[in-house]
Amino acid sequence: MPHDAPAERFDLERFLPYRLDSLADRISQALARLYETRHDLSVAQWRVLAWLHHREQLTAKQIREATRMDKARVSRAVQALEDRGLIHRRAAREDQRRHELRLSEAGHALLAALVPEARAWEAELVAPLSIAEYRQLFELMDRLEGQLARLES
Amino acid sequence: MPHDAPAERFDLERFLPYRLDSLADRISQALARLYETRHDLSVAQWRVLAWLHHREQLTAKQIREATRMDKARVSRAVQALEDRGLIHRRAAREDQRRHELRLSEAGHALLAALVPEARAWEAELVAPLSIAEYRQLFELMDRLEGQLARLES
DNA sequence: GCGTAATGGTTGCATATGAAACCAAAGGCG
DNA sequence: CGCCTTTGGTTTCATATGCAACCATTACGC
Repeated sequence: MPHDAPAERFDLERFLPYRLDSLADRISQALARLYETRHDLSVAQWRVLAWLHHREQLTAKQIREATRMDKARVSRAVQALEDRGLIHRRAAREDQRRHELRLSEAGHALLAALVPEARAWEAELVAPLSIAEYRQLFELMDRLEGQLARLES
Repeated sequence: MPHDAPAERFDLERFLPYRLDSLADRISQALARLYETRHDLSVAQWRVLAWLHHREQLTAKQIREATRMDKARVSRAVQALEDRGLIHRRAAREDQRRHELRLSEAGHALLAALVPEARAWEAELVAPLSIAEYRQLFELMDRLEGQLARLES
């Protein structure tokens, strides 16, 4: 028998990074189908819209920071949304480099439909968790993000 | 003021799919840097190796099922690993379509180095969680996966 | 104020990925 | 047995994405 037993076997299923990634992937894809097929939105586009819905007015940079998406990805999403008339973009008075983004009327209307859909979908997903467990999950994720930030610095 | 207040504001940060995805992404990327820069492995390749380490012998299909990766992605990862001599591939006796995959000596050697690294990295990440919390996290993920499976069918 | 550096954003390019077409081997089924 | 279907796996093609180069504007040093 070859020397194939490095002490302890390694189970990917119990390896947090893998497990988390595969769960997130599955969820993200399932949800993506929802906005892609029903509203022709990519994930990046949906994120931009959701942030604008939440924060009213933002620049591309702020969105980039909030979502940790690549500059280019944000830029393309913004462009597509503007082309579709879902957002308005206008150069900032004080700094012509920055562009202030906000939802258009059409954008607001779309979100008025989309947000409840997304919420309902999430509710179904987390149905098997109690409120306390749901909160705990977020709490744990918060802690992991904190640690991640620490490790990265 | 435009009709911009659809009852309740929507906070992406507290939307599970988004939150989970962005956390998983960050973790996955950080870890990916580890095997990419130190061992020149892609995530897909790492997963194939890890599964072979865990299960000894598998076909591409089994890996695909286990990891839920695309056929093509698995195929390419396998090919790259074979080219590098990290795995052996051989047609199955009873069914020439299937190819049985197993780690080569070099593959075992690589994993002997890689697995402890991965474990150590994970340990650092979850350092702020207690054992109980760590278990609970997996438990919650298990439940969510179960629900996901139910929703998809 | 003017030349250089920094910054917000866009574009070009190389790569990764998923869907679908495809290929070869096995399984029905007449 | 032949035909048609199914299945494991590969390849092709279109698209998405990240990085880096780039452009325009603002900030800084002198």
